[in-house]
Amino acid sequence: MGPTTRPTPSAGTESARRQTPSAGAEPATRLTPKGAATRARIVEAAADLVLARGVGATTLDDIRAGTQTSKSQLFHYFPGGKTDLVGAIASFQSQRVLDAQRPSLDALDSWQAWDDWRAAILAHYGSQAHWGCPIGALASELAGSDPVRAAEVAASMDHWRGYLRAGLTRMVDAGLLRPDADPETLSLGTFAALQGGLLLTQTMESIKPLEAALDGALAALRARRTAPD
Amino acid sequence: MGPTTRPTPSAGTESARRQTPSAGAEPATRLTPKGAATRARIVEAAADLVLARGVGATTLDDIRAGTQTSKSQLFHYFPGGKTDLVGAIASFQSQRVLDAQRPSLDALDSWQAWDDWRAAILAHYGSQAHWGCPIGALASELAGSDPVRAAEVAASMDHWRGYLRAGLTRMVDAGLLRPDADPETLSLGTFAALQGGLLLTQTMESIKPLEAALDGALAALRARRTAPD
DNA sequence: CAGCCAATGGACCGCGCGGTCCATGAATTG
DNA sequence: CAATTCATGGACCGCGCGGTCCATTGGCTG
Repeated sequence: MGPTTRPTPSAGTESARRQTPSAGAEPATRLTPKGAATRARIVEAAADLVLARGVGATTLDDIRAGTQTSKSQLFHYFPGGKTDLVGAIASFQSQRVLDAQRPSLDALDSWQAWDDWRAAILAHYGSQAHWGCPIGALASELAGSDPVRAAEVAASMDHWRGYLRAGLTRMVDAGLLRPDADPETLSLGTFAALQGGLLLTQTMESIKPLEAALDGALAALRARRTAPD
Repeated sequence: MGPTTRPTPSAGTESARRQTPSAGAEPATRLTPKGAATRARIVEAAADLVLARGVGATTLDDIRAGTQTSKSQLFHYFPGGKTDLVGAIASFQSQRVLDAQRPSLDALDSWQAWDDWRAAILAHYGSQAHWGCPIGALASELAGSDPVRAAEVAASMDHWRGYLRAGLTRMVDAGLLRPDADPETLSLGTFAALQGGLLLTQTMESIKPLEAALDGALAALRARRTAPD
């Protein structure tokens, strides 16, 4: 799963000079900074559209209109068509959702860190216009129609959950969690609560379910703590 | 949201006699037992297809092929077209998923009952061929495209969660949960964990996440118990 | 038997959408 | 100033899909 070249979009107007083709996995056509900016613009806008309406309900014309681009540009930057674009959107959202949890996501080795993480999640999802999980909904929809992309998204979710598991492992090592606590299982439960909270947040159009879900998940973790507080 | 006339499909071949139009809300055309059976067959098969592939990715031709019916029958029994059919599928699935949790769903007023409920959920979702929540995935997909149906599904989910809340209320009344435990919030958290577990169960193609999610949710509940066990 | 109407079959239609193509504009390079 | 190549615009196409229509069948009723 290549991480979708994503230069700072602000670089737009400066004089265009070819960038070295060094890193890219398979850059179908070489991109100038201007091109890269356009591509980034498309991905970002398309991601929002898909987030709001779902993959299947978002047409290429919607995206074209939403980004002030032409049909040919879509296929210029995403030769694989809609599938290709969806892949780019997926990794963009993965990155975005991870960034929103930083830096607490990297710690998660103390009870305070988990509380910070909870706050970061609530702050991020509470602030955006439309509810719903950018990744979970994608995964769910793609599962039944595009197994390849679905696997990519699933891998991305596993990567995400890996941070939780890593934190839990460190909690065990630090003696904050009982030695018999299994980070794998606990991370699954915690992550599931998060995803479920986001799902309900979308259907109920309220942040409440997410709060309740995270509180429940943290309570479940604390139930495995060593000291009685 | 009418509960989709659903007579035992086995009644198919017996001599057809008009059924009284007593109950129906707006039976576009009166149904003979044979017709009702056909309608039920369509809904059930369509529900499975939608569960496996999602609403958007399931075409009417798929359903036609999967039920050995003709296009005209689809519109005969569901005059509103695909939207209409999706509505019928939604209430069918709601009923089915509730039935699978009976009778424990109606109790949930003791710790034993919650354990039974957990077991019933795992048994049901562990047995079916394809993973994923019939209701949650629907709700998520419809949220961005068909607000009307989405609201129906959301209501159905709230109804479902109502059973959890009712049980929790009884737990508080019975002195099994601390008086300050809020059934509304706790039911949200529990339900979110369940939905998240189902979502992960779909993307990871394993029952493990659901187990972990339910265990976590129950641990969170027990953290609010009155007696130290 | 005659009449009626649900049940069924399946050809047909319009259009929205993903995808293709080519022409032109705008940079950069020698 | 060519020559090259990316960037962009937008007409165009084929088809899949939701939806319509009419013809036929078959079972019940009087």
